[in-house]
Amino acid sequence: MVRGKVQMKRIENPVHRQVTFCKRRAGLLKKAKELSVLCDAEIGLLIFSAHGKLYELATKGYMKFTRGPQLQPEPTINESHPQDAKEEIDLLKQEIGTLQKGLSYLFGGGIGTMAVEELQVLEKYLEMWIYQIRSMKMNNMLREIQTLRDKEGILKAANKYLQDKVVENDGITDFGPFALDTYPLMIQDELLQF
Amino acid sequence: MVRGKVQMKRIENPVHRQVTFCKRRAGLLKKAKELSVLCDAEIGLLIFSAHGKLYELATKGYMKFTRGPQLQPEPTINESHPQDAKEEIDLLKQEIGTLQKGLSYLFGGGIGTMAVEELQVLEKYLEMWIYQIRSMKMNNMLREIQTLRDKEGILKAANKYLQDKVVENDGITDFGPFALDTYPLMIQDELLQF
DNA sequence: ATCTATTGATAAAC
DNA sequence: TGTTTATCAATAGAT
Repeated sequence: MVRGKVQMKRIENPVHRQVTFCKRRAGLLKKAKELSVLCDAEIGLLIFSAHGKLYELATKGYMKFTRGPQLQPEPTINESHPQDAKEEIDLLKQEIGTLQKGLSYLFGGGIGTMAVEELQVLEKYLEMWIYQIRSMKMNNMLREIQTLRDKEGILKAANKYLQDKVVENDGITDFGPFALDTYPLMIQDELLQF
Repeated sequence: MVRGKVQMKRIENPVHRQVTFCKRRAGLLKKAKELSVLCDAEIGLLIFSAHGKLYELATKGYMKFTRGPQLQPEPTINESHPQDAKEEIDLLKQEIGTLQKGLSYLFGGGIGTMAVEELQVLEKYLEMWIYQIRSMKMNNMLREIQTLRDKEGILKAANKYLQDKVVENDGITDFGPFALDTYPLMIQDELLQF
């Protein structure tokens, strides 16, 4: 980008490539951090060098493995009562961040210094952890979907009833071609099939 | 950065914040892509907006570990049917099974004989794979929720309109205590607050 | 979404 | 790597 526009293809010179990698990696991580701060976004960024080394950024909310796993008791389904979708989404965001960070650490950073026994323990925790988070999320989202479907059913029934009522009161038994002009908000079934 | 240095803290004005988010998100994704191309790096980038929407970049290759579901330009809304949730669950269970199998192998058997480089590769595969599954599921479910909410809004509006219409036609301007018996399917707002 | 004045990022050289 | 510098790129603010 400087002193003769940079071509957007792999830099062939290995030295140049390495130098550019360092600089741009730093720049990218910086910009990611800025975005998260300025705009209140959650960001997970993983960069693997060509040689397989991992550089990462994960904004807040992740599990510290430090010395062995400490699986904090996840809220049970009963305890987690998402009041609304926003809360639900925040919760999911946090969970995703946590999972992402934990995995990165687990497989990336810590693996070299962990004994097989520790890894066995981690495996167990990880499976449990994924299962819990996943099923909690599934349950919550399925519940919300079901709730919305219930609402839909009730509203549809009410709508039909009221349509009939209007027709009856008007003494009209058949909607002509201009019925929609007369009752613009009356819902036709086709509209609900999206 | 421009016209009066930007402070590195959360932008309070929601409009400015949103605009900045869009611009910087695009910039960040672009730079991530550039880094991967120029320097032959593998990158996974996940951005969650404050509202929970996911934007992501994952550089080639790692998406197709085994038969993993390719992260695709989404199924359209029409394709998200009630029974898809069940299908989703089955798919998810299947993925979990595969993941567990993979982890078991990774930690249980092969780890002693695997080079660090091999572990790095496995790490990459696994992370990309999990991201992919998760974001696909999130997108599908969030989309269904949004669709149902849209339906709800339309039905509510229609319902209100029709209620008014019935009242008008009946010459009733006020619902007495027995109104619900007369119009049992007329929806009261309270019922919609669950 | 489009337009610029600025700041920010960075390639090349050391 | 770290620093410098000449340029190009990103983007805040306005429209």
